[in-house]
This record gives sequence, structure tokens and C-alpha cells, in this order.
Amino acid sequence: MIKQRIKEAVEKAVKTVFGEIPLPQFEIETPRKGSFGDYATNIAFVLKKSLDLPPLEIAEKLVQELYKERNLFEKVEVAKPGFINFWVSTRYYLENLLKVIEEKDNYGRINLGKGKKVLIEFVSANPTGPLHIGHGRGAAYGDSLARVLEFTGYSVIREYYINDKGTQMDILGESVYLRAKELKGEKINFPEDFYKGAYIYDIAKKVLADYPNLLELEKKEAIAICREIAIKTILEDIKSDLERFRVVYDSWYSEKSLYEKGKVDALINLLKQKGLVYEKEGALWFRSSDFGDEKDRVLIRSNGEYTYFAGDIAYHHEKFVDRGFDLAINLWGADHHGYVKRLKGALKALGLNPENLEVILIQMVNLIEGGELKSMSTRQGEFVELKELLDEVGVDATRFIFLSRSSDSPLDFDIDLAKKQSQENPVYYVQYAHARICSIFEKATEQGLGEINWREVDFSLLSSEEEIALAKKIEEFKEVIESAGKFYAPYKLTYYLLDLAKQFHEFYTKHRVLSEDISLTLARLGLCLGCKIVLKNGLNLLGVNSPEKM
RNA sequence: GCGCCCGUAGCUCAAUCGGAUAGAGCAUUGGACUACGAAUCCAAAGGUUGCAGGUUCGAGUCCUGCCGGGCGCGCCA
Repeated sequence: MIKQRIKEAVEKAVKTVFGEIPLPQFEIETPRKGSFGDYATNIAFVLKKSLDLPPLEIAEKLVQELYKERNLFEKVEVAKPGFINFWVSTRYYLENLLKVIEEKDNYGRINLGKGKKVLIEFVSANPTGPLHIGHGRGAAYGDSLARVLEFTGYSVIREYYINDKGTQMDILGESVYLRAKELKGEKINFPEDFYKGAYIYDIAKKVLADYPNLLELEKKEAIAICREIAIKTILEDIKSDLERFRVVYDSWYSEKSLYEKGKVDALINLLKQKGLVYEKEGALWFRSSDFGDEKDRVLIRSNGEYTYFAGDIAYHHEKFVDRGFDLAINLWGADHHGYVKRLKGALKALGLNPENLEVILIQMVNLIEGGELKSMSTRQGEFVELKELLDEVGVDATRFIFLSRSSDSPLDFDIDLAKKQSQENPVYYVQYAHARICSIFEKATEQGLGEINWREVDFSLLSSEEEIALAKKIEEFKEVIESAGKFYAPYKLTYYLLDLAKQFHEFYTKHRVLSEDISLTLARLGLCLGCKIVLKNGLNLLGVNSPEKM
């Protein structure tokens, strides 16, 4: 990567000019303005203290040395307060095109993770109802992040943690049971905090079909049947929605199985041995306040039931200790932020490094329809299902929109805008660039340019502003990948792709690819092919298709 | 009351773990199709980065205090 090469050149120059001095952290960055070159470094500011010289003077001395790197730089300059600006030889960007063409799908792949084993747990919605729009954001983000991490050298497992145990499941079972009674003509009193969605009726019908004598069974047994069938049915529905959304998990992990394997009891015993729990008012408490939490938390309630927290500690303990993951990434809705300290505290208490758990909090999704904000609640059955979104908007546009914001930023999902297959919808802007390039190649093939030996193409014929800018943008892909991987931020790719597409459209409008001049035609086709490859690789990391025709 | 996140152009958002003159898209206004796809391009206009201090070569970014919004604060998950 060019950045790395510049960094090495700077380090070498420092050594030559100032001898062996301690070298603090410094940056090679891309300036916002083109007039400051392709890259810049703050090395002079960083060395100011130890050398006790004005930054400008340090920079000037270094530039004299750096200027010798003629093959790499076209120009090296000192700017105002003490920046050093680099203009990279355009030859570098043009030669890179051949690399892109040869590496194809693998162009941009880097080894940031060095094979580290990472578990990404996301969505993990309770199986108490269908996925809605908010889950969709987590699904898109988690899956895309997984793709990015795979691309940056991690060994990734995608996992869905199934909360198939506890109070909510009981309520779910009872909700179905009551609806079954109602369907059989009994008058029922449906409690306020039960699940009210229409899908509960569907499940009740299904239960009655499988167990016609359900209501004659003992109530406890009947509810248990309702609960099991409900969980299974809902989970299947969730799974099929996710698959349709191009989200495929490696592992579906049952909370209940943790108990059946005795993991939770083993963990509680471990905490007891370490003296980290105590009994109070009939409940078992964990001393989480000793580990950064605001207060102590209950593990076993006074009625003997385990809390969700107890299972979750065991779950995470197992992730690191038994399953050997180096890194666990959890994607949670931002409404769970209060839970982070608690869980990290538990890891600390167990002697595990809390930094190996990365919790990404994803802000809420606001649904806008007809310019109006719609509120959502699973219990009330008032929500837009992911299914509905996929029917109306489509997978590509939905994913692209979900991936167009930082996780810190709440997302307004304007369903009317998302449905529009027009310029207002940015996903098509990127896809259109890809389709346009495919169309050029189709034409090229018709004209007998089917097989091209790219090694013989003279890329130095590309000399216009738009051509160079596009080649540079293509080269930048590697940096974007690095940044997306480093910050767990797939949305950075979305912005990049819009930028790349823009650069392509500009080039396309100004220059004709297929012309009488065969050498130039081939060079421009190479530029287009490089762009196409990067568009496709990028879209692929977002889980969005790259259509050849639209 | 306490904690977390956010506040940037009319709207929706960027800004590379502190970098230079804060950028895009949409909307608005004006322009560009007899050649590879106009789902495109070009141009104009749009800002005291919520407010007030502080830290330093340098602050949208870090610290403190306010103001405004969202979300949490259970022996729920």
C-alpha cells in the first residue's frame, strides 16, 4: 500500500537527517484538498519537542532528503505550519490498474486480522415475533461487518443467540394458549402485557391443528406445547427472512442449551469460589459494582429462576474460554447500552480481558411514511416487518440504506424514498455505474475486443484529469477497506462507493471509451474494468448485488 | 436525579483514533443527449459546526459547564 511506502520513506529520511532519534507516532494522511497533494504527514510537528526546532525547519530538511525518491513522488513540498505534502507519481496509480485486473475479487484484501478468530453475534431477536425494521439494521450491519472482517484477514463466525428461555417465552406460550381458547369460542381476558400481534393467531391455529385436544390437556402442559411450537415457528420465520435478506448464520446458539449443558451452574460455582457472589433477600447477587458497574446484579432470583444476565455471563465465558475466540463482537440495539458495563465487569471478574469484547451499539431506526414518523412496539403488534420492507423496497436498496449511516447515528428510513427507483435513491447510482461499464464491455466484445492481454496495455496513455482521478480513487479502495475493518465500520464503504461511482460517471461523460485509437481504447477499457472490479467487490461487502443490466 | 449516544448548509448525513480553506446527496436556480445506458453530467447558491470557557503549533473532534433531542436506569430480556 502506498501509505506504508510513504511512511517508510519518511522514517528513512528522519534517520538520514537527524540520526537515531526516538520516533513518535506520526500519520500519513490524505488531505481534504487536492492542492495539498495526495498525501501529507505531520512528522515535523511530532518531532518538534524532541528536536527543539521549528516545524517548518524540520520539514524543509526532510523534504531535501525525500525529494530523492523520484520514482515514487512527482513532487514533495513543505506547506505553511510544517506539513509535508506528497504528490505521488501518476505512474503508480496507473500501474495499479493491472494489479486490480489480475487480483479481481481479491483486490483490496488485506491481512489486518492475522487470522484472529472472531465471533460476531447480531440480531439475536427474541423469538417472540417476526423481525421488524430495527432488526433489519442490525442484520445488515452485522452481516456486512462480517464480510469486511473476512476480507481483512479475520476468521469469522456469525452467530445468532436464541433467547429461548425465561419469562418472555412463558408469556409467549400463554399468549398462544389464550388465542387458541378464543379460536375455540371461549371468552378470554387477554392481558395488557401479552403478545398481541396477528401472528399469534396463526400459531394458535397451527397448534390446534397438531393438537386438536389441546384444551383438554392440563393447562401447564398445554402452555408448554404452545410455547415450543411458537418458538419453533417464529424462529423458522426469522431464519427465512434473514436468508432472504442475504444474511446466513454459521451458528444458532440456544440459551436453553447453556443450562442443559450445566454451563450456567458451573459458572455460578466458579463465581462462588472466587467469592464474587452473596445472598441477600433470598436472591443470589453478583458483586458487579466491584468491577465498574453502578450496582450489584441478581443472578438467581428469589423464586429460584436465573436471570438473563446469569446465562449471558456463562455464554460469554464460553465464547472465550471453551470456544477459543480472540474477539467477540456484539451488536446490540442502543437501548441496551446500560448492559455493557455489567457484562464487561463480569468478564473482568472472571479474569478475562474486557477489551476482547467489542459491543457495537446501533441506534434506533425511525420509520417515515408519508412524511410521518411511525412508532413501533413488538408487544402491541405495531411495527413494520422486515418482510414487508423487502417486498416493497427490495433487498439491495434496503441494505444500502441501512449501511449508509454510522451506527452512532439514528436512521430515518423514509420508505417512500426507498421505493423510488430514481436518482434520489443512491443505491442505483452505484449500481448504474456498474451496469454502464458492463454495457461498454458488451459493445467492445461486439467490436471484436473480446480477449485482451492486459499486460500489454499501455496505461500511461491515460492522462486526463478525470482518468487520473478515477485511477486514484480505485487505488484508495485498499485504504477504505483498512479503515472499515479497523473501525468496524462498513458504512465507510458505502460513502466510498458513491464517490467512486461519481468519479466514474464524470469520466464517462467526458471521455469516450471505444474509439478509433486502439491503444487508448484498451487503456480506457482497463480503467473501466478496474473500476468495475472495485465496485463489485465493494458492493459485495455490503451484500448488495452488482447488476449487469438495470 | 444518574449514565450512554447525538446536535455540522433548508433537509438527510460525511469529515481518516487533534490537522491545513468543514465536504457530499437531496431540495432550489440555470445549463448539457445526431456516438459506448440522461437512473448521467456541468455550474450557481447555501455555514459563527447548539452556547460559553479551557487545553496547544492546530479543536467539528479532547476537557469543564450550560441548552436541546433520543435511549436507558428491574429479582425483564
